Amino acid sequence: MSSPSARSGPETRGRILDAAEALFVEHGLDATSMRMITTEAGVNLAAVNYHFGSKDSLIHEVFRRRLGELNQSRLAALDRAEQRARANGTQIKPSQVLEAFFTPSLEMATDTVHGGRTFMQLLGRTYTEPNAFVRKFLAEEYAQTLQRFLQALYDSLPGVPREEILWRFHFMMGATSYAIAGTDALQLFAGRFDDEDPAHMLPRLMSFLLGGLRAPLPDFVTGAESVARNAE
Amino acid sequence: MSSPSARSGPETRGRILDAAEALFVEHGLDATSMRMITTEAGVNLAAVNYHFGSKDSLIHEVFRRRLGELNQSRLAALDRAEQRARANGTQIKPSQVLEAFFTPSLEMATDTVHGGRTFMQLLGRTYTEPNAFVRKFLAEEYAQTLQRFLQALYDSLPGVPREEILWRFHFMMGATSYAIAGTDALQLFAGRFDDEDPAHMLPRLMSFLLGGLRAPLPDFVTGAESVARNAE
DNA sequence: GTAGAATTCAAACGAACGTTTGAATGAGTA
DNA sequence: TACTCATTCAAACGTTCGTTTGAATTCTAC
Repeated sequence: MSSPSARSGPETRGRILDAAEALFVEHGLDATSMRMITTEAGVNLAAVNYHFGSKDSLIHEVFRRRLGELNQSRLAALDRAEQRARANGTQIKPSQVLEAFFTPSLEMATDTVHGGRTFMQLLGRTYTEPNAFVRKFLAEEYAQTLQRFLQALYDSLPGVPREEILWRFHFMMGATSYAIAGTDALQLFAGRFDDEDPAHMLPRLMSFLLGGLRAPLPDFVTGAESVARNAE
Repeated sequence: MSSPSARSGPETRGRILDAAEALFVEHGLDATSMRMITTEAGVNLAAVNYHFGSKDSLIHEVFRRRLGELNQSRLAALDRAEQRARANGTQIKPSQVLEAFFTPSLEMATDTVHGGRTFMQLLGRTYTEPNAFVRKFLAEEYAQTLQRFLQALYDSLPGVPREEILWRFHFMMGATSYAIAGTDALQLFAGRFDDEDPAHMLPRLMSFLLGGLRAPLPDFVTGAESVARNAE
């Protein structure tokens, strides 16, 4: 579509952000030029530097405006789960921690109206972004949230070595990023899926992730004896 | 290190490939310029175009030389596993299929001597590469291998819908790419891991992947009844 | 040792990049 | 109407990009 009509207005900033978001997904950060962005947004070339200062600052803002919202949803969900557990006098379950973390991602990825899906695809791709500047502010943006969730996972799996929980959380983020970045990430699976309904991805992914978390620890950790069966 | 001495010789091609591989991992494909590559390799700027024709062709060759070898290892491992099963008159197990696919990746990722580790990090990052040209030849390079392995997985899990197997294989590739691309992919986990011994990653990852594959199917698939417990 | 092919080299090419400039435009206030 | 301030605009800036050129050099074979 892309309607480069609509003579400006004060929504120039937002139009630039939306256009940049979409183009970043399609071509990557580097391969998306200022001219592509301003043409798609229907604004003057100089508008980006006027409103954001630089291309790097624009990139930062594209991520910031959505990531703040996403991580707040995650933390709120974790708060609710912990409160519920405390009210019942029970320990929070690993599955509840994972759901609090990954459900908001998938919900945002399902939202095709407000551009959430576009952004989550972008975010999924950006987890492996080599650009040092991008990696830095993404790490900062995630730091507190990740800290909270790892602690919650540790608490919910008292018998399992933290090192192993960390590794599995790492694997889970990989599976999720990949799943969200698109079934056609590599075109390897293009055309093979019959059911790409995003609403079905959440239960599919959660089931897979929980299975991975519950799996017996490798032999060299346990001394050939499985002890990590206390997950739910 | 990087020794830009050694007055050329016929190994100019190889030096360029190695330098490009390392720089692609560090900065990404776009952000790595011809001048960076030729400087690192200690060759003249024009050497890339002379030996490879263009930057795109160089990129293609960087992937081709290692990917062929990797997929041949995978197929050979699958052949051996199927032969063994046929000799015993048994069906091949899902775990054996997965091991045949993912073990060669991890082995290559562990090889720090011949640059295998560098390449696998690059490959992990490239699964989400937006560059259409790169995606195209990677898909071609993978097509046959993926076909064989998916069929083997289908055969080893006769009771499970193919759609679900496909999704889980997708998730598994995500977890693996992410794991290999580096524990510091996002610097999110930087400094948190005590044990980054690559030799320990394989059992950790295989355990996680098998757990995910074995997990009960989501309710909307089974009608709230689990049927996917036949994995090993 | 000399012809001829293969390779390396310094220099330059046009194109595209992110950014800056200074004038034109518009709305809000006195 | 005149002034102000924010925004938009066309044009140009200097830099870096991938690639090409043609001469210099090295290697190979007779």
